[in-house]
Amino acid sequence: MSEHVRVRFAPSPTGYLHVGGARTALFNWLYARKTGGKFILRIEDTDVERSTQEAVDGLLRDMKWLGLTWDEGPEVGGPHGPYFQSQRLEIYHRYARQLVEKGAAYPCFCSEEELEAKRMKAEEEHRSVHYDGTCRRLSKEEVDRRIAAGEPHVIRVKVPEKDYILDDLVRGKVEWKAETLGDFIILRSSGMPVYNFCVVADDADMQISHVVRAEEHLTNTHRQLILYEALGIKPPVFAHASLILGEDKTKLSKRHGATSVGQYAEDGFLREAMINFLALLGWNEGTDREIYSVEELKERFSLERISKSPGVFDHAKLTWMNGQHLRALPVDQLLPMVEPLLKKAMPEETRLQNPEILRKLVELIQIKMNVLNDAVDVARSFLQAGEPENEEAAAMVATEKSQKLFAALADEFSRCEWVRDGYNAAIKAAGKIAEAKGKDLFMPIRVKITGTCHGPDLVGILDVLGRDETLKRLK
RNA sequence: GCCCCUUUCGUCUAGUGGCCCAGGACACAGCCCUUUCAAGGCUGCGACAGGGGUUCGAAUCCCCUAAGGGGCGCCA
Repeated sequence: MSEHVRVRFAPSPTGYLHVGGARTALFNWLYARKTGGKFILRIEDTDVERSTQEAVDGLLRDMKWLGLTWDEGPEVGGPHGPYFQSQRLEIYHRYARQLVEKGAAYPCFCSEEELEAKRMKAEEEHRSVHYDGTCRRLSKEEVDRRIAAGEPHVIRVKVPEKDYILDDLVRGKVEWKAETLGDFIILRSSGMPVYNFCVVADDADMQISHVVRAEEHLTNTHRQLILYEALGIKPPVFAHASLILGEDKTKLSKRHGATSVGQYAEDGFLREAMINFLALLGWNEGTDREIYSVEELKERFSLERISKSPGVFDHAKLTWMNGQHLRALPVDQLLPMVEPLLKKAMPEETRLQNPEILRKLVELIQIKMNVLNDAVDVARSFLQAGEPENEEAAAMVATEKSQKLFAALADEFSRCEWVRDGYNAAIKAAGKIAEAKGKDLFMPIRVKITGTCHGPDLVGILDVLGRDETLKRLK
């Protein structure tokens, strides 16, 4: 069975890839990887007005950044293409023709004005606002005549008088009573298919086995079930995950600040952390575990354990989680990630050109970072000499004792061997002369050299700065 | 208005009739470690939406109410 798993992510290219869409994509991808099935990417660009090439490019870029590789879709092709809905029009027409021929769908000549009038009247009379089926009763002759006369028409599907039950993998049984729906449109008068119809046609054509998507599509499933039945095709298994909300508990949108995957990539978040966080937002394996590698998620993911209730996107927790992944990284992996950031931010900083020093620097600052971009501020805080940051710091270096300490230290530093043990001993020796130890010893030195009261390990800083620079700053 | 979904600490969640006067994580507060800040460790704060049932026993099952969300398009 597992080799038949075929899942898809079907975004519409009307904007950037946001975290909600990314999570849907991730759930699908994880399921495919877990089962050894196929993950298909399909671009739903039938809304010509709003779809843009730019959005498609961004979508693909962000998917790649997350590492959500697709087995069939744009750029890679596949046996069920094309993978852009705008290029699949014949397929929709073929399916629509099939339905009309079967008598499961019919042309409708009602104009939008007529329908609007009916809708308003129904509302006034407190009746349900569904299409009344006027054209359903048209004779074959009349239909043929009006089509031949070139009258504009849509295609509607005949909705059977029966209840539908969806057995959703995450929600359980969901039931719709007959008469909650009128005959709905599948083909517009322009000949363009409507969303609910495209989805079914495509999912059927691409032999999708499991439809994993967000809750906003739950009620659409009713129509889709009707369409599958009309087509005589067994529907796929459905799993509806709930929505991701902003801090104010409304559906996550641009108003909530950074919601695009691309933005997080730019802000220095790690792909692994992003995946970890998204996976745990609405899914867990039933344990206390929080930190997972992508590999581990691929092994453990299951559709059944997706949660039903909506979740708030907690930026603070993402940041924490990113820090966890970041600190777990071997320096060899972290280094190439922060190197370009540092060099770009401080092109004049020659120490960054020295591989040995650079490595020491990264080792030193790793523990202080939560996102990659933190590297710049942390490194800058001591690479560049600064005046005391505040009065407290200024007072610390201004005392007579401190002056004595710096003089002694400069002397010791200029003579000692410039290795950790060497300058460590030098600091102690200078401390003895100036009669300072502990905080009183280290703090003034730190402030004198960096200008601030806090930062990474002082000895590590000296290691990065080197003897000449340290002496220069002491004087 | 009609239909559908959801409801455990501020947030993410564990929990599928007794192990739960509810566990973990983020955030917050305090302490420890420490030359500072982080990181780490420990402690604290803090929740079963409300009301009825069922049951010896309910966060867990049923019903009602409320709140939130989604849908009811020739948008996707």
